[in-house]
Amino acid sequence: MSVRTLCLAILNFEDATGYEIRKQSTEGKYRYFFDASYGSIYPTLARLEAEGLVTVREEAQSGKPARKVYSITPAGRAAFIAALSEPVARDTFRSPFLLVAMCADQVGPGAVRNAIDARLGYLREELGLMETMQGECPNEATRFILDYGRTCVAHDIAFLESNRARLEEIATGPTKDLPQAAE
Amino acid sequence: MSVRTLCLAILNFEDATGYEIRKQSTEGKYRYFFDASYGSIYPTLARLEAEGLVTVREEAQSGKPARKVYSITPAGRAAFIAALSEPVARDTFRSPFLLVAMCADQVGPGAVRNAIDARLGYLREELGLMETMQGECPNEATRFILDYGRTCVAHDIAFLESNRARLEEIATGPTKDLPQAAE
DNA sequence: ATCTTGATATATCGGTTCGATATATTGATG
DNA sequence: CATCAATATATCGAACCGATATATCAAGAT
Repeated sequence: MSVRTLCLAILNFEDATGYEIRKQSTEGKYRYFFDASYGSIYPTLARLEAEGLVTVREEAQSGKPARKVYSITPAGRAAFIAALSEPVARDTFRSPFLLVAMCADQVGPGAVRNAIDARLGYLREELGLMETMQGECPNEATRFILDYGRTCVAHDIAFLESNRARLEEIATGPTKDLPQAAE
Repeated sequence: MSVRTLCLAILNFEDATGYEIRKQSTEGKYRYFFDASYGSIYPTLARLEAEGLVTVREEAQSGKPARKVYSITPAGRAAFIAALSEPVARDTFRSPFLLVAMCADQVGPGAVRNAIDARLGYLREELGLMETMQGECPNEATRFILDYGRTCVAHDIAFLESNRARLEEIATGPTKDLPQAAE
């Protein structure tokens, strides 16, 4: 799934600047399943324009730098729908946390505990954001995605809370005869 | 999280070729949280060797091309542990399926149904693989990861089975007065 | 016999993307 | 004053992707 398709998706809903596209992919409803950097968005928009799939107009605004607002063309809409109608690729997922978990015995208990706490921290924050966004959600498709995500994150949190001790024990090492030093 | 760290992780467990590292990242225990392409693995190994973090020896073998077996150095081990002890980055996740879901009303019911079926297909397959791998799993950390993944995938499947109708309805459009054509 | 396929292996290409950074403008804060 | 944040555009070098190429052999199909 490419940044190209994401840009077309966002522009298909409404005109946007590169900055707004980036903002939506990190803070808006797209954030749950995509993220794209400036380094990819701007070159992608330039290519889409060169191919006639989007047009751009410049808007001056007082107090801020000028904006370049991108609009999708009919050819762009067609390309977007075509892209969506292809067989759907699998999700991609990478988890530095799980790499730490796999190597827990080498990392040590402190770092593992920190990693678990940090993870729970951002998962809880995410859950809160999802619940907030859902409260103001006008659109059934977005609601579906938020439900999906919310229940997954809630599950994630529950698993971690129930099982963190296992991981911490691996990180600490086999049961020792000596009492643990006071921390 | 980089392919670099993944290569060091795999080599920290045991010597491996580029081909084996790729195999482990797509089929072995690392597959649940990382995937890396040949296009990144080979250049990464070359860089790691140039930096003295791994060494390579060539092994002839009859009936097959010669292998280049990589081993981690003590400096490589230290770099690996250091990398793991950094603050852990968040998971990254991309889902073409969820983009299709968000645009369901434009994609149409056939494509949405296909996407759901395909997704359920590979999730079920994944679940089966996890259960198999867990049955033969000697290592507690790996068992933790498989439990984590298994329960997430099971949840994913359950959600999709319970809620697919919602998505299909969005894709079909608002309730129509006309009866649906027979398919 | 030949051809195709699959497995084990190494490797690279052009294109895309990342993460960091630069620049510009303004307003708010220390 | 300097710093930070927000709104904006843009680019760099490095990393990575997806596809492909090459090599060797064995097994199966024609």
